[in-house]
Amino acid sequence: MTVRTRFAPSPTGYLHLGGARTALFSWLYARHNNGKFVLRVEDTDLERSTEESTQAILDGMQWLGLDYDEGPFFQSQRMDRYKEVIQQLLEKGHAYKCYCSQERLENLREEQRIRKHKPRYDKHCFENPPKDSSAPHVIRFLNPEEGEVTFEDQVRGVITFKNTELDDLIIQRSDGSPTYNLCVVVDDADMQITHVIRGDDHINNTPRQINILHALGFEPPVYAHVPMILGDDGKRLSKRHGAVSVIQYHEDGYLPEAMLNCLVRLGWSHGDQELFSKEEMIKLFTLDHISQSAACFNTEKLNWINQQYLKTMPADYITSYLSDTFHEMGVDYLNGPSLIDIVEAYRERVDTIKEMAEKTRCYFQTIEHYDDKAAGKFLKEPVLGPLTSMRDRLDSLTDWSKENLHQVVVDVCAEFDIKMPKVAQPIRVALTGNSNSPSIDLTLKLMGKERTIKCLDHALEFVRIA
RNA sequence: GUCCCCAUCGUCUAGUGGCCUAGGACAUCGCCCUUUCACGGCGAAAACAGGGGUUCGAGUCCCCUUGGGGACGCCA
Repeated sequence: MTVRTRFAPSPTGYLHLGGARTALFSWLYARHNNGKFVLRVEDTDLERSTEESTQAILDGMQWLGLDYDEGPFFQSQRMDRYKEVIQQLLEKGHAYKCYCSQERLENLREEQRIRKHKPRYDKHCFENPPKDSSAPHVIRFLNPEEGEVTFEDQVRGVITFKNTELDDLIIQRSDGSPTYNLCVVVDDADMQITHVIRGDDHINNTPRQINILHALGFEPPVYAHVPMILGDDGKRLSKRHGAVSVIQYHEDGYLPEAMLNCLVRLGWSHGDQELFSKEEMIKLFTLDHISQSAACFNTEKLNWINQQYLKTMPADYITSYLSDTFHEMGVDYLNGPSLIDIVEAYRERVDTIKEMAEKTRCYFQTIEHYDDKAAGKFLKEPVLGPLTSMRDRLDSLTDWSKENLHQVVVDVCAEFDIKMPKVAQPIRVALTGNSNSPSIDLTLKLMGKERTIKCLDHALEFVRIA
């Protein structure tokens, strides 16, 4: 039997880290087993579902490279099928109409809460079926009263619920629309899903779904409930955590490969290994090394992973991201050194593409102002001599090679009898605006003669005025 | 309140009864490398929530306590 997994988001928001991780696990499991990965959009709640959200989820998955073999299916387009199943349930006595008002239900819950009981429907309409069947009503699933439901969760082990804990849940609203638990069951069965991998907030739904499945004569799939992901602060993911959407990480300059790597290590491990290519993940991923407890997302670790990828991926691949970023920033990146050279010079010095772009825009644009601390330390009067000498020597340099540039720096050091940093640091500030950059000869090389002279003149002017 | 789930360094985790004096990674701190910043190398500090069992032996199995999370919707 081929493995079939699914990712079933509801389009009521963006694809956040938790959703992305769940999608990744489902995708990996399908790919590892040469199975199929199905995408299903659970949009039965028409009030809250939006097309923007659907698109955002699709975009997020595309960015991460989580491709699906079937779908996207939309539950909103399968209404006839759900109605058919509900009718079937009704006819077989597995469901009944309930005419209770929402007010009665609320009072009932309130009362049960006061008596410190678990709020449950009291089967009023099952025990006292009203005569008038044309009045507004919902349809409830008749849950078994006795016995228990047991399933073997692939990550949690055996989980058992007593049927007395479950109540007769609504499967069709008074407006005739089906509800979540019913749709999930019908879809998973129709789509022949063999493994349901989802967040552990669904553990409580599982016994209800299994009961409906049995009433319908279907075999339950295998379940695997993965723990949730918490924010950096250990709290539940929410809007407060800056990056709610995985796409935000794209905008912040992270590579999809790094994001995937970071997500897969949240709740899954393979010994001590930290870095996994997509192919390795697929090869190694199984359900039996998923952890059972929630994990905090750690931005610093993501930064490190991202840098590992920046360091090792082909330069031209990184270049394409860098050019996109420059484009968005309005930087004319064709007017300066080649981006490949920029990437090679900076890939070990930054965590993200965005940071790389910010640190290297000075090679393409005149810098607006110097970093206060750096200028205060290095653009002071004593550097006038060396800097002026540097400027004049460079001005007469015809072959702008790294070797020649190095020699010029060495010569200036000798002329004033000072150490390398004494001349290199002021030049760094003059060229890049702050005191960190690649080796000074490489920095000069990248900057080019024309821009370098301009920068040095500007810096000399700055020192004289200050 | 009821039910369900969870519990190893600050964080992600290894650990499937003896290999654990508890390993790795991020972050932190120190040293080395060095033309600044990084990268890299070396090193330090840092955890089995508590209590009972079971066992020759428990981080690992069982129970209780504590703590955390989730569910209890005509949301998904």
